[in-house]
Order: sequence, then structure tokens, then C-alpha cells
Amino acid sequence: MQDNKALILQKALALFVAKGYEAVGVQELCDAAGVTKPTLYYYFGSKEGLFAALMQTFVEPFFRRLDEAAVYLPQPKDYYHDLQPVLLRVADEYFALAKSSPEVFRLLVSLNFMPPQSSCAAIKNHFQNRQNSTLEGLFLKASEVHGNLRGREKLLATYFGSLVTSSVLLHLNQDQTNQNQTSVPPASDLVKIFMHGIFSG
Amino acid sequence: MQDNKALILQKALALFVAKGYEAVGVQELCDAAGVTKPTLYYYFGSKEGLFAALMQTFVEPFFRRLDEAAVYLPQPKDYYHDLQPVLLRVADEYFALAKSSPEVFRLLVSLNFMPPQSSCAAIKNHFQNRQNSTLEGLFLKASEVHGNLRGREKLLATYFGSLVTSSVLLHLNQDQTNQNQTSVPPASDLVKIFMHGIFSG
DNA sequence: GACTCTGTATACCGATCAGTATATAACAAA
DNA sequence: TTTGTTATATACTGATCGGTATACAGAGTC
Repeated sequence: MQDNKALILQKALALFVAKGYEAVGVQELCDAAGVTKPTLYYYFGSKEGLFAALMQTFVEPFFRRLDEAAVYLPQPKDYYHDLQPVLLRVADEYFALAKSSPEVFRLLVSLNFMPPQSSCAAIKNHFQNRQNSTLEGLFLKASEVHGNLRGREKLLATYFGSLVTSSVLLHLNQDQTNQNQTSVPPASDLVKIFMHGIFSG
Repeated sequence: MQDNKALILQKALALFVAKGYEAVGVQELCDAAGVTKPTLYYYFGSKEGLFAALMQTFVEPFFRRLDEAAVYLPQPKDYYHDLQPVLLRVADEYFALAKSSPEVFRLLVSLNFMPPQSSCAAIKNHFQNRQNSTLEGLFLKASEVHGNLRGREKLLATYFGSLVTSSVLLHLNQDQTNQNQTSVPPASDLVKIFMHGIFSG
């Protein structure tokens, strides 16, 4: 049965997100999936291998969608507003991920927390670089048109990324306690604030 | 000798920041400090107690400085610019912390990403609320003067906090590899971007 | 000197850690 | 039917986990 592989991945996602990689034992993962240890080690080789497979299975597909969304299409006639649509598309991808699979979003966010000497540091770095280069590439393209962004591409990529993350997390934690109202502004307000400041919302 | 207590705190700070709370064993902490386990348990009662003492010793004093810096002084004649000085003072406190004790700053940042069911969740929540209420209180005061901020106080507090954090982290990681140049803009540029958008840098 | 309090060490506890040696059941290919 | 592969379980490894029972050394007090 290949079902067990997917089952382990699914349970591992929930447990790692809830308690953190280091705090979850292999036995605990097996119990949650209803399998024994040799089964887990047969599919993933090690606890670290399981984490890598988790990232590859759930986060990598998101990054591919992000790459598609982060295509910059300059429209020279519309100086200020050609950046806005692509930032909106990118932000929307994060919001969509958080809505469709909040645990995967939290897994992605958890990379930022992972201590530098964690046993999964290599995996963490790989996926962090993946995300950073996508966002930085976007601002590099944009700065060819918007001259006053030049030299700050990496900075702005970081700012935008952390702004989107914190906004989605706020949204997520709020929906958790209060289902009926969505008082956190959607992606478009976020992009407006990022581009034109807090008085523009 | 009370020296041992301070020594344990110091070594625990370094280890927890480098490897994460869960990944560091009590024996490892004792070896680093050159003491035995009963000594550690005599002073802190438990591993969790040590973490709480760590936060109280190193992070709480920073929050007191932050409280002093976050006092909003409205100057009605100068509509837009009375918010800027206080945001700058707040941002400067974070930069100052990161410069004087980078490990403490990283400890503070690690709170943001601690898993919700971590064994230290209670401690984490306490200090997170402490920080959030300071920033939110600042924007609540500001929105009395700046009407178009009203209703977005919590949102803006979160945005500003995450923007400052990511900026300082970028600064920190950069200084780590490249000592002589400071290519990350200081706090004032950060505040400018936050208030007036990315084209204002 | 006896008595107490603070601080530290030896040696241990049961539980859990990540990982594995070995066996075997199911199934496909020969 | 034999052989090989895939997928699973029982039962185990040595190491480490957080935490503690006990003893005892030094200092101050009576």
C-alpha cells in the first residue's frame, strides 16, 4: 500500500507545524499514522529525510506557482502602476495557500524560525534561497524601469516578503478565533501600503 | 558562588539561539557552563524555568526601554511628521539591541515563530503580548490624531514590527559576512518606507 | 561545638531518543 | 515452483532525555 507514505506525510505535516521539528519523535509520528518505525524508515530513510520529503511535497509546488505569479510585465506608459499587479498576484498566492492549506503555509513560515545550527539547516536554506531569489528577481526586473528602486532590490524583497507573511499570519490567527468577519484587509490593501505608505490604505 | 547562575544564563542564551530550545539538552547546558545538573536545577527548577529566567533577564529590560521609546507626543501643527520621530525611536531601540547583544535580539525574534504547542508556548505568549501591546498602544494614540489610521492599529503595529525585525535581521546577517560596509539603510529609511512607501526611500 | 542554610557533586531514575537486525507476508516474474 | 521485490511487523540497540535522591562541604548563627 502506497497509502502509508502519503499518510505519514500528512500526519508529519500536522505534528511538525504544531510542535516543531525537534519536539516531535519518530515514534510519535508512527503512532499518528498508524504504522511502525521500519515503515517510516523504509519510505524516508531518516527523520530528516521525512522533513525534506515534506518540503518537497507540499512547499515546492507552491514555489512553482509563485514563480509563475512573479513575472514582471513592465508597461512604460503606466509608470507607477505596472508594479502593483504583479505584487498583488504574488501576495494573492500566499493568501490562497493559507486559505487552502494553512498548515503548509505555517510550515513555510517555520523556516524563518529554524535556528542556524538546526539539524535541518541545509534543507531550510535551500527553500529560503528559493523564495528569496524569486522575490529578489522580481524587484531586479522592476528596478530596470523604476530607477529609484535600484540598489534596494534585496531589501525590498525582504520587506515585501515579511509584510506578506505577517499579514497572512494575522489573517490566519484571526479566522481561527472569529469565523464570520474578515477584518484584516486583503492583499490589495497590503500592496497599497507597501507601495505608498500607511496613510494610503 | 552566584557566578554560576549568571554563567548558566549566558551559556543557555548562546545555545538556545544557535540550536533552538528543544534541540538543546540539559546536560549540554551544564557542560557548557561547567556545572552539574543539580546546580542548574537548584537555580532554575526546570529547563522551562531556565528559559523563562532567560527571557526575564535579557528580554524584559529591552521591553522596558521600548516602553519608554514608544511614547507618542502629538504636535498638531505638524500633521504628518509627529508620528515619524516616535517610530524612529522605536526602530532605533531594536537596532541598538541587535548591535549591543545580537543573541538577545535573535532570542526575541525566535518567539515569533515558536510552534503553537511548544512546551514554552505560555512564556512565548506572555512576551509576545507584551511587545504587541506596546506597539499597538502607540498606533492607538497616533490614530487619535491621524484619522485614516483608525481601525487599522493592530494591523499597522504588526506590519511595523515585522518590518523592523526583518530589517534588523538583514542588517545582522550582512554584518556577519561583511564587516566594513553597511549597505542596509538605517532605521530612518525603514520608517520612511513604512510611512510613505517604497518610492520614497 | 551543634545546627541550619546555601550551593554543589555522585550516582541514579524511568522514559524516550533515532535508528536497525531480522523475519515475513504479498505479489510479480521466471 | 522458485526467485526477487515491495512493504510491513517484532523486538531490539546504545545513547540521551528531563529530573532527582542523597550526601556533603562551606559559611553563618547559636
